[in-house]
Amino acid sequence: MILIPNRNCIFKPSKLKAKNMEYNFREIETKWRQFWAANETFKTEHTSTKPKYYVLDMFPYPSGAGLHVGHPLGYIASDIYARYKRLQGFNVLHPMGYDSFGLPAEQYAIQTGQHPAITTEDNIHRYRDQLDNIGFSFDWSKEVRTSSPEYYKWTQWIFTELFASWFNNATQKAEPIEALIEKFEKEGNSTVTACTDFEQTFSAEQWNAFTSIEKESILQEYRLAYLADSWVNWCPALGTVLANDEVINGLSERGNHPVEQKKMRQWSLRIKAYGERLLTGLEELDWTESIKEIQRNWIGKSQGASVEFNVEGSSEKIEVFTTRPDTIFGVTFLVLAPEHPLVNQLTTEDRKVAVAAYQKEASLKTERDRQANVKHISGVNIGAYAIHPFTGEIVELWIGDYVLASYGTGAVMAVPCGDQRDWDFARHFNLEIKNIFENIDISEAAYAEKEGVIANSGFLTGLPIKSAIVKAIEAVEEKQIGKGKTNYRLRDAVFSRQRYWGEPFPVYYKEGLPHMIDAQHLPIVLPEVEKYLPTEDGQPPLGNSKDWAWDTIANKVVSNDAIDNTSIFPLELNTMPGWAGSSWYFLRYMDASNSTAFASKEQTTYWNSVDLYIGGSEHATGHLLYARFWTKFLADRGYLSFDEPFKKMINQGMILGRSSFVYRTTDGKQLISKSQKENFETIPLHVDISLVDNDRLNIEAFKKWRPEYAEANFVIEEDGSYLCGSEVEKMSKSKFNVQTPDELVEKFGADTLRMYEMFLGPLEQSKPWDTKGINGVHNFLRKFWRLFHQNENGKESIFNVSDEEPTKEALKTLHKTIQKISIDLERFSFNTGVSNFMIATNELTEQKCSNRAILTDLLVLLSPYAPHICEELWVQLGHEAGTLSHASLPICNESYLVADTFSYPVSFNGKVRFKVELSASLDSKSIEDHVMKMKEMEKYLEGKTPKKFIVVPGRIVNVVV
RNA sequence: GCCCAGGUGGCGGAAUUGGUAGACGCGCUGGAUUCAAAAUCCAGUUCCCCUGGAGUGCGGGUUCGAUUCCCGCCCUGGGUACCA
Repeated sequence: MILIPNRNCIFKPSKLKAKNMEYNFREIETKWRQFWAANETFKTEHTSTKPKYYVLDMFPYPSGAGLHVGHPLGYIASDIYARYKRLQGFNVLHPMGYDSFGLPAEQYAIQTGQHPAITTEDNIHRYRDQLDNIGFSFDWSKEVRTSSPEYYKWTQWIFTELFASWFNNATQKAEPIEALIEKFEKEGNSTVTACTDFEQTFSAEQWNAFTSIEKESILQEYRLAYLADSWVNWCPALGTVLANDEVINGLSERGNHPVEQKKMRQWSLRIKAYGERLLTGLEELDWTESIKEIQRNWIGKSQGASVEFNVEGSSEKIEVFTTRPDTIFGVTFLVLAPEHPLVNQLTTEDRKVAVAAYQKEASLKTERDRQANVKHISGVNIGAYAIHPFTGEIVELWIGDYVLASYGTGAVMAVPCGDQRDWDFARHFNLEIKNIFENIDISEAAYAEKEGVIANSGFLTGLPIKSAIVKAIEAVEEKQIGKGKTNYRLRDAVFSRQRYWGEPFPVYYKEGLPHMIDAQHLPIVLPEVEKYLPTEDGQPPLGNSKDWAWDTIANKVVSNDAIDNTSIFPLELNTMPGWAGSSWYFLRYMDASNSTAFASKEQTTYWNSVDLYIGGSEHATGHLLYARFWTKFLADRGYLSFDEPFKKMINQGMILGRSSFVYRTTDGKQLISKSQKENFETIPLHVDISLVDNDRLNIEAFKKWRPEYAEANFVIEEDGSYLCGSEVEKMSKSKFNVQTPDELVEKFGADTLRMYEMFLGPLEQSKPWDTKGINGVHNFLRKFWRLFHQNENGKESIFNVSDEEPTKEALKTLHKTIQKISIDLERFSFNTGVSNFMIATNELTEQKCSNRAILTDLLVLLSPYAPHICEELWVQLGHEAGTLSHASLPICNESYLVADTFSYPVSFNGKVRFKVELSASLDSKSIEDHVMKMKEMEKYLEGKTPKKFIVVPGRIVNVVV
């Protein structure tokens, strides 16, 4: 391949040739990007005799800010891995797409009137350009966008399937709702073990006598997608509900707005049904322990018992959940959540005012207030009494906001001696603290350990705690006042959002009941609206659409004016949450253009679960849980042959930005250099990092950037420069510390950027972005290039490789590198991979090696890291047809690595004193003999005889004196 | 509070099963080349009271030998929380 002469050099012909063969990364990279696109080099074969490998990245939300240097970190790692897998002969699926529904585009639309589809399209183009610039080997023919109707058609379809399913606890599987209806018709619901909160029983006769409305409202209690009045996180500022994982410390994840509790009729998904499988499924996954632990905590399985307490003078019973049934004799009072349904009924007349006041106070508190006041103890006695099921004693009933209505049964049996919160509560209100632990002092704090012996507890007295738990559950079950029970912290996921830019529900309402639109009529396309805000009467934005009704005869969306509630009905106004589309996108990639199914069973069976998933750990309780849930559901219903989506996952660390500051005096007139700032009263101001080089401010550029300081007085350093301060923070536009990959690609090239991002440190570690080392990586690539281009007379560089037999030492360098790179790859240790390439290049440069065989192998080995330069050199080596993307990875021949001699460090009491070069084949005894005769021994033995002589062959010699 | 990850030179970091601590790169210092600069090349660079000694957050322990294993603390980052 002959390069096009550099036009800039036309007038300097003497230098033309030399310049020609320099590492001109701009020309090389542009050329190969075009080559790959034109030849569809990375298009994945659908059928192949090769083994499959699926490498997935978390697809980005295309925001207006574009990619910053943190985004590509994971993408580069996965791209390197995908390229290696291709070289190893795998049929690799390595796709990319966009999570293109979401809040920012909608908020931008509210502010500007710009349709979110247009903003999103623009942003996607920008992202695509940026991604292309880095030279990723994505198969773009499989791109997905969650906001495209061809895609969300299937998101809607999955929702209708969830609606049409229930969870059978007996089989631990989702099953079709028809099977449940059939059971109801024949046997009623008493034999059904389903995941539901519905507790009434009905016979077949009763079922068959129900009206269709009654039937449907019962079925809602079983469906995996159901409408229910539930407590939701309502964010007034965003005007929408949020899922638990979208609320952080009582504030919305997006925008940090306060979130309150509100009861609303919303779609929910019964993820709770999968609690146990989501938990046990973690065991087989190759994920980090920390992310598994986060999911375990989120699912929050706790085992214990439910126990019923009778209420004195009432037929009502209070059910409590406890993990410590063994402490039942320690109960001295019960505490109910203020919202507990029995509170109003049981409260005695004299307590009504106080209870109502407390309830009101509790309801007004936001989640955040409640969390902020954790140490504050409050509660009210409601006047009524419960009866202890074993002692028959009466125990007081209280309400307190430390008991949550939404967890367990909304009521607890208080055991102050065994639970610190109960202890605190008892102390605060002067309630009895009964000690039921043998030889344990509970005068200062509760005893919560599960070690010890129970005392003062009737039939439990004398039992160790662990057996007392078992015995207590038996007793409770025998008395028929409770049973052993497992509780999960995991809540069903609220699936409605009061937003515009999301998937519309394929749902219309007839007589107040939801009906699904048949799959053959999907997608239900998002309607056009005039404005993206809620309607004046508080309906979600889709309420602004004039054409949002479903014609059940024509099977199409029609004008609202046509609604007659006989054949034309109103459509659902909510849209689906952001995580709907991202819960199954990895399946769509397998068969992205399928128009008859979300993906064919043939393709999903071939590709199976993702072999390697790289992405951030911030999705642990959101996306990663929901995606597992949907995968299990689709597997249960027979659409997939596997039920875990991501076999192995690596979580890349966050790249932080390094912000720069100038120090402005409080009067705003002077700007003080860092070392002088202690002498003034100053405020630090973020300054754009492009104006700062090595902490030194470009004062002229700064004046142009901030004209208000053009006249300011700069207090500078002795050397005349202005020194900025710095801090490591999250990258953000407002902190002026965003580094885009584009400028680095422009300055150093994509290959340098790729290798530098990998060289920064271990992939999983968070680290500040710092470009000061990028020269080192760039120089490495130039040095690598020079291996192929001999520098003659110090002036001309021409392509020049030798065809001689490779030397022994060059072979050793090559094969050592092959071995190390493959070990690094298995460990996902990309940073040491880069350094091993540097070592190889340094050694071959030293050896003056320009051997074709050596360099060809090294080139293939390096190509996943730095694909552009390697493609170019590959062609120069004579592979005229181009591309080494599907070449074979060289294999390590260990016979080249065997060394004849080894330089033994000789240490005394563990301290290395000198070295000796010995034959590698010597045995321990010969080594000892040889070392003992050495003249250096005299000095370190100081006339003594060694107590011990340790030889580790091939490692070390240690003399104990 | 509880759970998880981590703490190594001026900096980013390396050290696969306990076996030469500081690979590789940055930065810095000196030198070569150059009219000069860039680039490139060569040498040096953990610290100190320097023929020696200390040293992988701190204090102990096991071992011939510990960044690596054990015990107790400190600090940083992440997760989570009146979850009964």
